[in-house]
Amino acid sequence: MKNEITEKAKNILKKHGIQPSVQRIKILEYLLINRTHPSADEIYRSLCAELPTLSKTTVYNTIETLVEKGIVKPLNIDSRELRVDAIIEPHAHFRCMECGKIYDVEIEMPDYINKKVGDGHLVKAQDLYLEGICNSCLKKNEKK
Amino acid sequence: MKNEITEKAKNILKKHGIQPSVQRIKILEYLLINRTHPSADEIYRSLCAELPTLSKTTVYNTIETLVEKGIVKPLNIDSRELRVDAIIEPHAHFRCMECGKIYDVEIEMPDYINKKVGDGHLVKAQDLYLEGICNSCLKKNEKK
DNA sequence: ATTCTTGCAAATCATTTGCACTTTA
DNA sequence: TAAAGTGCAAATGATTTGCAAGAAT
Repeated sequence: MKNEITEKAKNILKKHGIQPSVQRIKILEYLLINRTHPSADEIYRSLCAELPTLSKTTVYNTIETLVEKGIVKPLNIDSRELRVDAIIEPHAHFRCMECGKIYDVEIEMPDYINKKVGDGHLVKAQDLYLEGICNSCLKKNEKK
Repeated sequence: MKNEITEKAKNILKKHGIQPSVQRIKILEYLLINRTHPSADEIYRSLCAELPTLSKTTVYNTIETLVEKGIVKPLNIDSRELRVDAIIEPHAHFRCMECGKIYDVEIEMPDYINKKVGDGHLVKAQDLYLEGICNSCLKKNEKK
């Protein structure tokens, strides 16, 4: 049911003390359903049909709120634009150099959170970014 | 000697088949000396005194050339602007959430290069980005 | 002489800001 | 009704592009 996710989004917002406006619910819902690390623009364009009056400002405002509350994580993996990621499990991100798609990848890696690294710098967050050719592009290239 | 680094920069350019113009030498020289992951603007401002006619376009052009040839690596660790890193040793990057400074950190981590991860995606480059409070900010905070 | 390089000025594009209008508690 | 949320329009700021002048082979 779509209603379930709507309820889930609404509950997450309430739990974090964020007023569950229609726009915020739809945006969070979109992030929960589409685990594709969308950009602000992608979110905006995808929701325009449902919410014709939606503005990009609201998308940015909402992302900011969600990031502040730790519901969503901003990714810098794309230098052109912000990507956001609904936080579920810690994972690495793989970016395909050919098609630009970004995949979640679950691999083990050392956990540095709350440890000190280098010259005594305390780690609060870590991110492993991988780049290369994704499975689907590899297959495409074989065919040529 | 400063001349040594100038020569080094010139040689790197020649080795990669890049014409060693004054601008390119100075920019690469700056990157070799200042291992601080400068932004295009920082490079530009720092070299303006020496090269009064330098334009930002040339800085961007040169960075692009250096990146293409694999002499320099673009970092996405700062979402606002591009940072570049003269490639010497593989290392992680630590970004201080307070002062925004970016440090090189040498820590061991699994090497995924040329391995397949997740759903068969071939890794060609990897980057570990750490965030937290740097040593110097930690000390500052203690004093308060 | 032809090709590469530089750099000004204008264009682009993601993101931010100012502000007036609307909604909600 | 006061406070929070929305969204238009303009501003900002990093990067890119078009192009003409200059330098190198």
